Amino acid sequence: MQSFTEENYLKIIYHLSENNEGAVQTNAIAEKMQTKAASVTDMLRKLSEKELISYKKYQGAHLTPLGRQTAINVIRKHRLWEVFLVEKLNFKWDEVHDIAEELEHINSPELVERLDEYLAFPKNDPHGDPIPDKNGNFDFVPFIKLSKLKKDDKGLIMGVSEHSSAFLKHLEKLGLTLGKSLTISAINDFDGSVEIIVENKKTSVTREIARHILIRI
Amino acid sequence: MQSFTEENYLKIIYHLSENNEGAVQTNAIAEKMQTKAASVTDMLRKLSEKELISYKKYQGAHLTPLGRQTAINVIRKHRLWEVFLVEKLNFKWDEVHDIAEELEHINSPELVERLDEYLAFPKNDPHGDPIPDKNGNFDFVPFIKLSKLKKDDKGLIMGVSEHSSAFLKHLEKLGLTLGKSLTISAINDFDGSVEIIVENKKTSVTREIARHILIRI
DNA sequence: CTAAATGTTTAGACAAATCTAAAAAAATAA
DNA sequence: TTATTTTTTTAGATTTGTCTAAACATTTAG
Repeated sequence: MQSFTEENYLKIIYHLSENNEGAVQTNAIAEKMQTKAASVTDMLRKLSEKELISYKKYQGAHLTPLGRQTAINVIRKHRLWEVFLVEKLNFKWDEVHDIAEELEHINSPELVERLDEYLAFPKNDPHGDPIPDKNGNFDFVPFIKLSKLKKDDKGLIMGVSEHSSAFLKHLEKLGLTLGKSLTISAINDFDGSVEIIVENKKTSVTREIARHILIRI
Repeated sequence: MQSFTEENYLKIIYHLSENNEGAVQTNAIAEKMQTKAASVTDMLRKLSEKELISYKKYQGAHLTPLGRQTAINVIRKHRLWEVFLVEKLNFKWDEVHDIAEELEHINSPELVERLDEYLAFPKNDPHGDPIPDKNGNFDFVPFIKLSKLKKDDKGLIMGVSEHSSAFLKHLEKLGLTLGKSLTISAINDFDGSVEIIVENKKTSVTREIARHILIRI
């Protein structure tokens, strides 16, 4: 079994390799782990010895199938616990991330399966992220970033790619929550900010925020 | 905030001082923590520096009010999670201890309060142990050990003082579960074993087992 | 009340995860 | 392509919780 720290490294390597396909760099991991590159190097060597990643000096890291499986299991637990916190304990979507960061390391396969069943096998967490099934398979639904839409495009808010409380509270205030349908009324050439109509109300988000809102057309 | 290890030490010191009132001895802690006396000495010094216990060399340990508070909070979480596992996820009473040992260290006061509310503020865990409220107060219900009863005494099973799966499964098989009422039909002078009638069926337990069954007359 | 047994602490060491400072490799730019 | 910058690794140290072996303190028994 892995330590919490090892699991966190694997999770971060997984997320970093989701976007850009190549090897995951030491510095990128260091930034996400809020630690120093030197510490990352030590850990990469250790994870490599345990055959959870493949790693060659100066070449960055790749998850092995075993490492990938481990990472996905942690992500599965994280997202299931988030659903539990929101659906059963009435937390808001901006309050659950940190608690789930702790709960994701609880090590009991039986608990995870029963929790999944208790929650009626949810497909997505409160931020729209897909929850892998017990075999690690995602039910992938394609989406595009709000920042890619053009004027007059319509879409449905499917998820967010940023989980900070500040960001989520902001969206909530603007009425931009999961499942809402929206129309792009204008795009500001100057700064890329996006004008949106949601439930007949006009609102506006910066380009940076638009990049973190995921849409199904 | 304390580490998991520190919390476990505090919890064990609390339990050991529940029974015998005096100072808690190094060796006793070592046995419960499955570690060596030398390690315990190191930890006692550390807990003492943090003012969670009072400790003088060769004199054993006492919890300070702060240490006691911390221990009770861990116990509160442990027992609430056990209720959750049994009531909501349909685990059996002999399956929940180890999982709760992990969950008890999740650090979110808000989570504990919401869980408590979700479970309708239970007063006892699945083994009959009282759950302290958020201020650390126990709703104490007096009980006596089954091993103290005499022939023809009647009582209600209120709890157990041993949480191992093997022990609980054994009780289950004999029909000796929480809330059952029983009558002592005989006590064997030779080995102290106790003959019991539960739901019109006669059964028998050893003295050692009887010591761990808690009864309200 | 001394001697033996029991209980506890000290000394020194180790593994995990981290750090700083400095060296080395790779990437980028002139 | 050489020089500069960026990235990564190494070396050596620190903290936490643990260990063994040996010393020391306390309790118990004769």
